[in-house]
Amino acid sequence: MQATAAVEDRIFHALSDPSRRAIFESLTRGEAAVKDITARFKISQPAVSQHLATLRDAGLVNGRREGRRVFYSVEPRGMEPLIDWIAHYRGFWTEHLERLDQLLEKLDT
Amino acid sequence: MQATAAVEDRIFHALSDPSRRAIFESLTRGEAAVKDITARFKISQPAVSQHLATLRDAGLVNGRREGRRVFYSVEPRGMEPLIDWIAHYRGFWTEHLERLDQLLEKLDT
DNA sequence: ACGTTAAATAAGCGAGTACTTATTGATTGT
DNA sequence: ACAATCAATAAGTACTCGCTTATTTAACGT
Repeated sequence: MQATAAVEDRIFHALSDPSRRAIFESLTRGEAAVKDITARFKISQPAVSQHLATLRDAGLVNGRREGRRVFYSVEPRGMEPLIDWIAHYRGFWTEHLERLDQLLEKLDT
Repeated sequence: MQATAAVEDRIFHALSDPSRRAIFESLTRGEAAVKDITARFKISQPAVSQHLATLRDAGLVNGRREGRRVFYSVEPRGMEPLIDWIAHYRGFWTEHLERLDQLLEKLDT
């Protein structure tokens, strides 16, 4: 129905694959080159590159070229649309206040 | 590699489809029977039932039979694993404090 | 009991996904 | 220039997904 997929579509889809989510999670521990990321998992280098491309298209990571290596890192603003989406239903959640409090505790300090 | 998919897998996957997310969003406005949900969208009743099954398997909605109708509603605790997953990388987000504050504002009042 | 309505299930189809191996592109060191 | 290293792209394949129509199961009203 729409030519371009919504941002939420890409984010949810990107994070729905275990390998891809594992790659993303490993990047939260610090930026890394494709070579190093590949070494951490049992999939081939092209597979890693493809996952990184998907994550990048979803706005979750950035690529920075340094010589022949490309370092990928988490884009801090990347998950904003996801948080926004959850927050958009704050109306619903506030109707279940007892739950909301618990949820907020987890994101709060 | 694992026989049973992780909860996060199912949640992210369930929400990655626009139709399915639309169905879920419509349920945040209140419980509804399959028939009524079907009327809201341009897809067939079996398609709706299949989406609901996916959402239910992800723990996002509940089905309650009443006569020959089945009413579906949002499971308030359903998104907890998703919040947990985000919170799990609070360590990363707190290293980007300027961002975290903004994110929290959206979930806060 | 009968026909009707509501929902789930079955089967099948086209499109998309996640991988692989092979190749190409880009940068480096000698 | 040349060989080596790192990453992206190409092409192919098995599997999954989201939809459809057809059928089945369940509960109703008369």
